[in-house]
Amino acid sequence: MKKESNITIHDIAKALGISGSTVSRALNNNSRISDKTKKAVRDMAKTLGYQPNALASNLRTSCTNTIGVIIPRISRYFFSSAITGIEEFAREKGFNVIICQSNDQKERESDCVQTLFASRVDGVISSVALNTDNYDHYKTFTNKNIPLVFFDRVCDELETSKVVVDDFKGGFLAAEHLISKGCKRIAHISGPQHLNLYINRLQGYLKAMRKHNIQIDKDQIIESPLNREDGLACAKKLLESSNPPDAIFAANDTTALSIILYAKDKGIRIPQDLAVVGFSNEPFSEYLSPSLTTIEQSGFDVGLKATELLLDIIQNKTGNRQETIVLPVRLIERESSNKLPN
Amino acid sequence: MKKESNITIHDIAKALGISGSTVSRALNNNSRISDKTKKAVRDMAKTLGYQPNALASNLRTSCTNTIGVIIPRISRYFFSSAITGIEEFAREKGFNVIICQSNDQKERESDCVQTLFASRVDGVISSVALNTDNYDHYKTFTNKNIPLVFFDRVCDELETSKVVVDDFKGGFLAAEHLISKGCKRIAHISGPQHLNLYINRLQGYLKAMRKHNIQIDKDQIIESPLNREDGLACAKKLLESSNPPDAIFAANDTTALSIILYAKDKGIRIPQDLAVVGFSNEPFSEYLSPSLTTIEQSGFDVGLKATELLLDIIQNKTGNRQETIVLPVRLIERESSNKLPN
DNA sequence: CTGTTAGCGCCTTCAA
DNA sequence: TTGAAGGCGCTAACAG
Repeated sequence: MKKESNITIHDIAKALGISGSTVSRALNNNSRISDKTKKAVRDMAKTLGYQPNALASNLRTSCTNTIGVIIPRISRYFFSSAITGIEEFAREKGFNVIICQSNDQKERESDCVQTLFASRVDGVISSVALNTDNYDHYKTFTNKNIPLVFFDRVCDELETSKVVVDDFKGGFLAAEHLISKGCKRIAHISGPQHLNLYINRLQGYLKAMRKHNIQIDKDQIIESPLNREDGLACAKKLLESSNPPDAIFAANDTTALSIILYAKDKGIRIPQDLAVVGFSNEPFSEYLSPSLTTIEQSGFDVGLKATELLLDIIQNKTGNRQETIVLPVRLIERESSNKLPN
Repeated sequence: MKKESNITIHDIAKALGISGSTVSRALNNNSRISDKTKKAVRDMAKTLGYQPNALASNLRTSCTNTIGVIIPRISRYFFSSAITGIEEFAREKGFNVIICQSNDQKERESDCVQTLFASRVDGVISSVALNTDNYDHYKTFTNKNIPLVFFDRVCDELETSKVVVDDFKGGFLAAEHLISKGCKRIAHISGPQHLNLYINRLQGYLKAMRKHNIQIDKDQIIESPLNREDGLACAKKLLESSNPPDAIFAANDTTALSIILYAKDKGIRIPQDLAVVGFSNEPFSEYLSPSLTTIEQSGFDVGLKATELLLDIIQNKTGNRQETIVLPVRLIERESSNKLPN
């Protein structure tokens, strides 16, 4: 369906008796155009209801003014709020955003890369799928010099910029919080160890344990795919063992919730709070468990920062393509946190 | 940042000793090109690693192959799953998607309209903000013949296609479910009455009440903005009255949760289940309240259907621009639904 | 400071 | 069934 013709810069030019290039330059705020002309052009553009045709401009400049985003799933709050941050910043700078979901599967992540590449995006922001263990597909971008920024779940193999939250500190705070409550036997359910994210949370936990001279029991540290099923399995294993932990620090929200659910279902009391990283933004968290202590990280901030970094690279404001930005985390202790999680 | 030059149809043409137009037609599967030539062109395209330049094509055809989406907030599960459905269908058909969030505010909704219009989208899918009470800003699209499809929260003033779920039946099922549990005094917290969605749920409720000869008490029907604060206020009003209801049917998830939270906090027993519409997809619902009965509606299906409809209109497969599609709902009764909601 | 000219890559008449 | 030519709207040299 073809649309009716629109006003172009030439219509403005004709109306003003000047040339198209002058109009173009005026509209782009080129320094070589007099202020008087600029004003005249802008006024005329407004009265004629001119809408710039990005398509033509993009074709000419071979920039799409579009960035691509690859995330595991948009339905997770952390990622949807990251999208909000990305969209907001990008739109303000005149960029559009294409979103692709990997569903946490490497295969689909590859498809996303192809899709975005074919769309000729000017740059890409990505958070890798849980089971992505090699990053060759991303070379489609790096080979063609398309800027790439990772966030949250980052890739160290590729030389790109990254935006992460302070997972080490998050792990540390979570563990120390439990220790301060008097817990000695603190289990940690960690995530896939090829992701820095989970390595760092684990290291933070270990540091807190060591700092307070608490013996670390390797049986209390479990590597999990962090899904619901495995969360329930971990809960069963830990809570029904002959020597159950005082507290559990789960490395993500799904796992923490699975544990709470399991415990509730079986009528098992968890003596202290569960700590969980990366969950406090979840809008239902206080419904879920008013006593759950969480580590706050803002998806919005992460998305915003990643976009800022990416656009800087795209616009060549910075030559440095390997910056790593670490955003702060904060422990959120809910009221009545001595109650049984419910 | 300009990118290095790419392979064009002329490179293919040169390699094959034919003209650019033939290549273009072959690639677009034009019927006037012999199968042999088509195959040769496709093969050569593959060997040369040709990537079509959508920009140029779009400029020429003045179609952007992009659709715009306006939703209240992406972080709500219903909408993020709708987005997933929209993206999936659109991408498969070669369309890109631009997402704009209104934050449930009419002002921002207007901005979204402008943004999408400036992006020259080929069509728009929208679910209106809660406080949108007039639809003039949407005329930006209809005036220019840009196809528009509403979903879930639809607008009746404008002559457009719509995709909704069967809210009437949802309301009916919810109320009848509570009646079947022996409840007589069933409160209903309804939403803004300028939205069909909530009118229909209310009507369904009323029909069920009448069918079972249950007296309708107007004090038990409350119109609410359906946010958390008002949910708590409604809970207080209903549950602490001298004659509290047997059960409450809340018209959305947030309100139902607020009520559960309030009741739990105050130690008030709600004699029967709470019914809630439009919530069963929420991934945490079973954590929140294993005994909550919900009305299932699939955001994914709604998004998919809306996109299908929109693309049909864009591609002129159908002249009918006022179709209304009603998708089915289903009541989901959780196990142990006689327990106190917790 | 402004105008002229020549494309960006593709599609689409028109002619063969 | 194919080719030639022109132009979508804009920008970026190159000239003034």
